[in-house]
Parts: sequence; structure tokens; C-alpha cells
Amino acid sequence: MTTTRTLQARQTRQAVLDTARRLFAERGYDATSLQEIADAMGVRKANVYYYFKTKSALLEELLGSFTAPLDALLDEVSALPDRRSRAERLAVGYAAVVTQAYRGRGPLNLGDPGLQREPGAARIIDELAERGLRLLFGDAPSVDQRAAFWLILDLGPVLRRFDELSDADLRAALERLCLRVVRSV
Amino acid sequence: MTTTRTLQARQTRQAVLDTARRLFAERGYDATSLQEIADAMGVRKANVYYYFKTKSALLEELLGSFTAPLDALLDEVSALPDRRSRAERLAVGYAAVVTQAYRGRGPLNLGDPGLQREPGAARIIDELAERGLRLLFGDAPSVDQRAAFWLILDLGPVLRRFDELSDADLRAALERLCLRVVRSV
DNA sequence: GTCTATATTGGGATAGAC
DNA sequence: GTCTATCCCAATATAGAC
Repeated sequence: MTTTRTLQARQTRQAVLDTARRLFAERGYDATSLQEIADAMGVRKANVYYYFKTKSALLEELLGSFTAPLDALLDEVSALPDRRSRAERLAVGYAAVVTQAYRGRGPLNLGDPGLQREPGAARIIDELAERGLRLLFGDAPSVDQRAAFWLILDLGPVLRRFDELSDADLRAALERLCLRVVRSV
Repeated sequence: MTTTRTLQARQTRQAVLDTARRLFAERGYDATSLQEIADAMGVRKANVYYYFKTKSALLEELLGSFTAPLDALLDEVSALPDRRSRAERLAVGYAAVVTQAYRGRGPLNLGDPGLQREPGAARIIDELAERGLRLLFGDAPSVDQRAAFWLILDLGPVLRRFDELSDADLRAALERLCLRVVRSV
């Protein structure tokens, strides 16, 4: 049975994740303290630690919820036959995931130096990226192809500049941007 | 006259700047302590404070040495007549400056959340960017043009992936990348 | 100009009551 | 499950000797 307490637990845990994602995006991972997360939620810091043993554990779970839809997208794309349709589907799907993540709770900035320094997070990002890179450009991507790919992997700096756009307009703009960058190489 | 002491001062001050730039690039601004900078230079922390009153003062001077060549580039470009030649000159110049900064002492990652949070640094970056944006695309840039511009403003994530390229190859790759992105809109 | 020593604050993390 | 209280440490920054 689902007790009141386990329900409460689910809610609080999710609130931690949502708040952390927003604050990590706004201020960066390193500059966001668990104290600030707790304050923004209206709970005590120790309560946050009840759900996540360390700050990096919180980050990794957060990152997982961001990369899971991307992994699913790569699964789907790997079934497509030719490179062109793969690029198309990837751009559309990527724009959707990024927009959703950003507009829902703030983006997870994959280029955040704080993430690169957490070994677990860096590994997750690298593996996802390598898979996408090979799916798009084959096993021996050229320098230009790799450069294009790494350029669009982190859309955080772009997203931050388009607060005035509707979700649909933002997603469409990102689709066009990604498609143009990967198609030109 | 130039005494031994003022000479020493110039050297130490420059060493602080070089070391800080390298560490900020490698680990991020927030994650780099003045203690680490001092250790890497082989001096005491208080000595670093002798040259820069605060950590953010150090950042701003560093940022200035990065944006100065870019400002000069914008001056030069603003004298060109048509948009196409401007884009060409900007891409070439931008690639050169970024490569030089990166290979010389490590890049200054303009997308570092730590920089965005320092009001002085954020202002410098925004002013430079706005000027470049208008120079490239006129006074009313489209959504796609703005997206393309903000995308290439921070090449840090791309640079980090090309340690094996020679300076010349890296610069050439960045030129092609920038040109393709801004030309396609 | 560089050092030693220290003040002070804030962060991550844990113990134990309720 | 949430709280109060606390530990420990690292970071920014300053004072004053050499």
C-alpha cells in the first residue's frame, strides 16, 4: 500500500530534483549550495541529505533524467537506414528534449565545468556524446564533423538568450539550428 | 629607472594572470581557489592578494586581456562595407584570437557560469557580444541569426576536444566552423 | 615584494531528537 | 520524514613581520 509518508517522500524527493536542476542551471553547479536548494524549497538542509547522500549523487541522478530520453532517442535513430534521415530525426528529437528540459525546470548545462569535473557525470556525458557522434557521422568522423557535433552538444548559452520565445518557437529554432550545423559538414 | 623590484613585480603579476587563466580554463572559475593558483606558481597565497585585491578583480583583468583583441577586431570589421566580407573577416579573426588564447595559456570559457554570475564580467561579455551581433547581422537580427551567433560565442567545449591538432589546423577548423554557422542564416 | 599567521564565513556532511 | 545542532574543512581576505 502507499502510505502518506511514502507519498510525501516522493514529493519531496522530486522537489529537490526540480529545485536543484533550476538552480544548477541559473547559477552553475559549483556555485549552488545545498543550503540554497533547501531554502528555495522551504525545508532544512539535513532533509535534502536524507534523500541524496552527497551533492554529486544528486547531480548524477539529475543528469540521468536528462540523458535517459536522449539515450532512447539514439536507440530510435540507430534503426534508421541513412545518415540524412538520422540527422533529421536527431535534430528534431534533440531540440524537443532540450526545450522540454529547459522550459520545465531549467536546462542542465552540459558545458558546466562543475559537471566536467565530476568523474561520474563526465563519463555519462562522454559516452552519450560518443554514441551520438558515431551515429551521425560513422566511425571515423572528420575534424569538421566532430567540431560541429561538440558545438551543438551544449545549447545552454543559446537557450538562456531566448526567454521571450514560446516553447514551440524555441523548439523550432533549435531544430533549424541543429540541422543547419550538422548538415553543412 | 627600472629597479629589480618592479621587474620582479611585473613578472609575478603576469605569472598570476597566466596561471589563473590556465586553471580557470581547466577546472572552471568557481572551482579554482587562489590557494591553488598560488601553489601552482610556487608562491604564498597572500602574495597573490598583493597583486589582486579580490578574486573577481583578477577575473576581470583576465577577461579584459581576452576581449581587447576582439574589440580591436570589431573596430577593424566595422570599416568593411558589406555583410559577407564582415562575416569572413570576423570568422578568421575570431578563430585566430581564440586559438591563440587557448594554446597560449588555456581558453577563457565565456560560457562558464562563474563568469555569468560576476556582474562586471557578464557586462563586458554582453557588450562585446551585442556589438558583434549587430555588426554581423544589422540592428534587427532574426531569431536564427541570434541563435547562430550565441552558439559560436563560446568555443570552449569544442576547443577542449581537439588537443591533438596543431595550432594551424585548429585555427583553420574553427574558421570553417564559424563561417559555416553564420553563413547559413 | 613575499612571507607567516589568523580572522571569518560558508560549504559539505553527520548525529540524534522528534 | 523532518528537524536542530554540530563537526570539519576549505575558501576569501587581512594584519603585520621581514
